[in-house]
Amino acid sequence: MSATQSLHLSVDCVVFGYNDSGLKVLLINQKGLSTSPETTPRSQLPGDLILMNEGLDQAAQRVLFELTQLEGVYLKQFKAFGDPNRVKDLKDRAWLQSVRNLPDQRVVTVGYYGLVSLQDYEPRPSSFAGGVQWSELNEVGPLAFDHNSILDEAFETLQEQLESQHISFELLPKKFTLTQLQALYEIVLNKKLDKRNFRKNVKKMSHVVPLDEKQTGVMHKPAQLFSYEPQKD
Amino acid sequence: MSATQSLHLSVDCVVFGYNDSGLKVLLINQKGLSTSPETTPRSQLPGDLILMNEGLDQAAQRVLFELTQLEGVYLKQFKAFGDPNRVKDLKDRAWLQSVRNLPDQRVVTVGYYGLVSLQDYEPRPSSFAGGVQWSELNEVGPLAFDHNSILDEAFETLQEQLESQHISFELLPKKFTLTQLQALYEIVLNKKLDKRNFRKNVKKMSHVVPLDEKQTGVMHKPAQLFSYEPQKD
DNA sequence: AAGGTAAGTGTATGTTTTACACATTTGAAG
DNA sequence: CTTCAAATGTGTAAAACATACACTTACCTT
Repeated sequence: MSATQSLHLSVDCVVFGYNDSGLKVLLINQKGLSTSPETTPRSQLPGDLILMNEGLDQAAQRVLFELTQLEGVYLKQFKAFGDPNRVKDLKDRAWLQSVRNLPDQRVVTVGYYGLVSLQDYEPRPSSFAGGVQWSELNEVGPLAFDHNSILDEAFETLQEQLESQHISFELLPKKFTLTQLQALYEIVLNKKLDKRNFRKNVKKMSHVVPLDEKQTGVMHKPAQLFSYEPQKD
Repeated sequence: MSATQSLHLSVDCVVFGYNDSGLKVLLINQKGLSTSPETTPRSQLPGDLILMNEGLDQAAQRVLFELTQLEGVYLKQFKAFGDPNRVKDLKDRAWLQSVRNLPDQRVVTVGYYGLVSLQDYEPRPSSFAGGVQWSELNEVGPLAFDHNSILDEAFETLQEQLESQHISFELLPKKFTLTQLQALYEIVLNKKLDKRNFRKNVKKMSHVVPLDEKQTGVMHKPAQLFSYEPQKD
């Protein structure tokens, strides 16, 4: 009845990192590739085949850790990408041959987007595997495979979900100011917001709670610090 | 480095059908299965392995057509399901053995939800393959595999997307009344809506246009008919 | 002609969103 | 110790939007 199916399944992680200097995305360089004339090594999203005994969410966490040392990151599945030719570009052949037993095999991938606060993670960049870089979102060049589309769709998903899900806090340090929160919204949603109205809205969010603590070491009125408290009810 | 990956990929379609008597979901009976004592044949969502040369959306359309004769249905990917044990329930073994070369193979599936107007499709139910049934949403019994979860998540997705995406019209006949539209909203969102306020909102939707036509054959004031016109701008 | 049935319509009230400007608190510099 | 620079923090009025609510109209049947 049906021809035998033979394909690979991977996960790819679009990890967004945020700090006061903007929104970045985590890319890895195709390593173990000598830069030969024919080979155009392009950066790519951290991703790899899933193992036979692990679930998808689990695979995403593992792959991200193995490739970038990032652990315990908020990761959420957003879409599967299954174009039959998504790994057939000649430019990607050399790298595939260097890492896969079956480099010609079709690969369907499940996309995850991830969120981290660069203030909480970047202090120890030494722990990153070689060839890992945070790239400014609007300076991302051509990536391997269909990773540019995957990145674009991940960012659209982030924009859509920023307000409805409680995810902004994943991009901020544990203690943050309302100005930081607002700047994050402005960058992700790509529009200016009114300070007073923004603060009125935040005051309605019972999961954003003021701490007994203020900013220090700033040469202006120090801001109140807030933290995110997941709802217990 | 990595053990050889060997798994199957399928698509499963959660097709919602709507008419004035309510919201239904399309199920197929596991056919070719003699009802033996050990075997508890359960209904399932229409789904099957994808072919080697087709994309995911394409596979969903094909599989749905092959199993149910439904064609050109609005189908949208909503989530991949990859629990390593999702096809390991003993109750599902007999059926898997009857249809798969490798019945023990792990299967990851990509879920699609679909929308059809039963008024436009049901008039020719004879065209359906045997064992296909529209089941009342809240009368769905235990399904094969993890299909109950897939169904639940599909319905949640439908609820979330009904208002933001222009999809309600996929569930209605091409010409519909505002009362029909409202009833659909009430059933999907599971709450009563105010008629006058609902109509005020619809008037703001430029993609819902009144036709020069009214209901006929009803024993009351005939309702204005409307149709959905996708935005061209 | 009368009765049954669902369609169609407006207004007043409460809530939410928007637009907008100045006083406050700190550290640094003279 | 006064002054300056820099970013924080706060309220109000107007507009837009959401909600609650009841009667008349048009068609079919008997």
